Amino acid sequence: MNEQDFLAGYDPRDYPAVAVTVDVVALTIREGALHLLLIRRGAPPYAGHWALPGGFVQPDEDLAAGARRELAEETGLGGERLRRVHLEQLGSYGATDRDPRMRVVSVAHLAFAPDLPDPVADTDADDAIWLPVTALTSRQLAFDHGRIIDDGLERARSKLEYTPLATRFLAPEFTVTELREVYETVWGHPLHAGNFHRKVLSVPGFVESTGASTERGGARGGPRAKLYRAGDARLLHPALLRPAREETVR
Amino acid sequence: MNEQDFLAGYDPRDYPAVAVTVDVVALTIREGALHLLLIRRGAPPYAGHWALPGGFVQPDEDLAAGARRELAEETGLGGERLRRVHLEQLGSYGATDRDPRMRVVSVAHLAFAPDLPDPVADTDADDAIWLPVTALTSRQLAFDHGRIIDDGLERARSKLEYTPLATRFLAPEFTVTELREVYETVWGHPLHAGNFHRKVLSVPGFVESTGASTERGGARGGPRAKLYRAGDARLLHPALLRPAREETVR
DNA sequence: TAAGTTGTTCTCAGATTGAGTTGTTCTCAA
DNA sequence: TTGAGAACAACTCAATCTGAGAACAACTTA
Repeated sequence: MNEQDFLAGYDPRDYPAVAVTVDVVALTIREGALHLLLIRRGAPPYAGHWALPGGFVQPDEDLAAGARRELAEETGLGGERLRRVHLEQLGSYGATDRDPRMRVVSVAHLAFAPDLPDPVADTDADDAIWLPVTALTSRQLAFDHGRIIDDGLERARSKLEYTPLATRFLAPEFTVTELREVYETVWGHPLHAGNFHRKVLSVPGFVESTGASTERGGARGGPRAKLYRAGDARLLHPALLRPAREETVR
Repeated sequence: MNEQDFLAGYDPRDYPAVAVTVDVVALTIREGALHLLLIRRGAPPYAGHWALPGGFVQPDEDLAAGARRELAEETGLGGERLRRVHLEQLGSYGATDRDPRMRVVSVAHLAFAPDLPDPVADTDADDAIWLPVTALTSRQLAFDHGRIIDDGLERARSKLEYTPLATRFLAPEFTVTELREVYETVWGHPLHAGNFHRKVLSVPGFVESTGASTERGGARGGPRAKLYRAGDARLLHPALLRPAREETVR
């Protein structure tokens, strides 16, 4: 059956039985390490494994709304705090055998959040927790969530290059050093502080000065840093390219 | 209901009724213009409008397989020719009201094809046709397909920057000038021939020489051009950046 | 007060880019 | 057969961007 037939009118019971869920790869930075929001599964299949927060798309909500709702439910976040979280669609996963019980197509989303309080085991009985991404092996993950997380991480790394979304990991006001640490954490590379500083200030619309400075210098000394907020650019021109992986060598 | 509940076991009739389709934004270049594969709708809703080729995901196929099947059905393509077409997932569209009759989530895909013969009105009665993308207004398009096409075009333009996928619009062997014309057509900008030549040959793995040259010079004169085939790079390092839109100049 | 740390700015060599030029090989038409 | 125009490929050169390091002042803790 093709779309033409489908659209020409049909019995609603006529189409193949597929369930649609949304899953969320929610990232944040805690103590200098990239963390991921996960839920411990209690029941089979994959009991005891970690899974992404997610669930059915409701009849009255679109995909993005479903993802935002799932995120709100698991983090206990709402209002302004939730609105500051960046959320975008990552991709859909629909392998026929990805759920042992029935055909499920999951629309995965990717979220960038500033450091948030620990999720409270709230309305639901599942315990959600922020886990460092380095602490994960794909054997500990339910379904194809290991693959989804890998895709999300790669997307996140790439998005930092050509969008100003790194600021979404930070509070509304931040220093250039804090911004650099976001890049270093997500990319897993140290960056040259001076060059990074020059670049960030030279890309139009990336950050704008608040005029203020931090109250104190760094924990181990140094001058007070100037404060910035996110600018109005949606795209970085020119981009901040990550160091090429050395594939040319050997 | 969240995923936890869902996965804990449930009645298959329990989940919200959603249909999943795949749609394909198939692009090719004909006579120096970017063309798009579209199908003329015969029946309401949107009778007489253009729609993307697409249809239900079948129980035994994953999303990419469904998209490739739809593409094959509408182009009459198969075997090696079909395998050379680049196909990737574009994104999912699930607004609650995007189909007036029921909830449909469509997983859109993006395809890059070399110039193909005109589709034959084949197994199905719908007439598929390659249309220049410039000849479209979104009023002539069914559902949210105008939006999907816009997203596909933007993705295509951006993919040419950092991947070697421009070669997928060409025959297995091509000249640097043909490759440049792909970029010019998709980006809608003339490019500096000399600089483009230098850049393409300097990016590792983008193209490799076949050693051969074209049989004849250009239609209006000029020497025979050297022939190249696609190299083994999956990503271009450094990228071929498109000229910045002049937003600074306003 | 001394020693160490850090934010910010500067310098400078090397690479990359944009724009134009040159030389040569080819087609077409007179 | 030849002249005119076209276009591939290689080149030059100035402007810009990048990577790496250094300088220096403003802060911290001991």
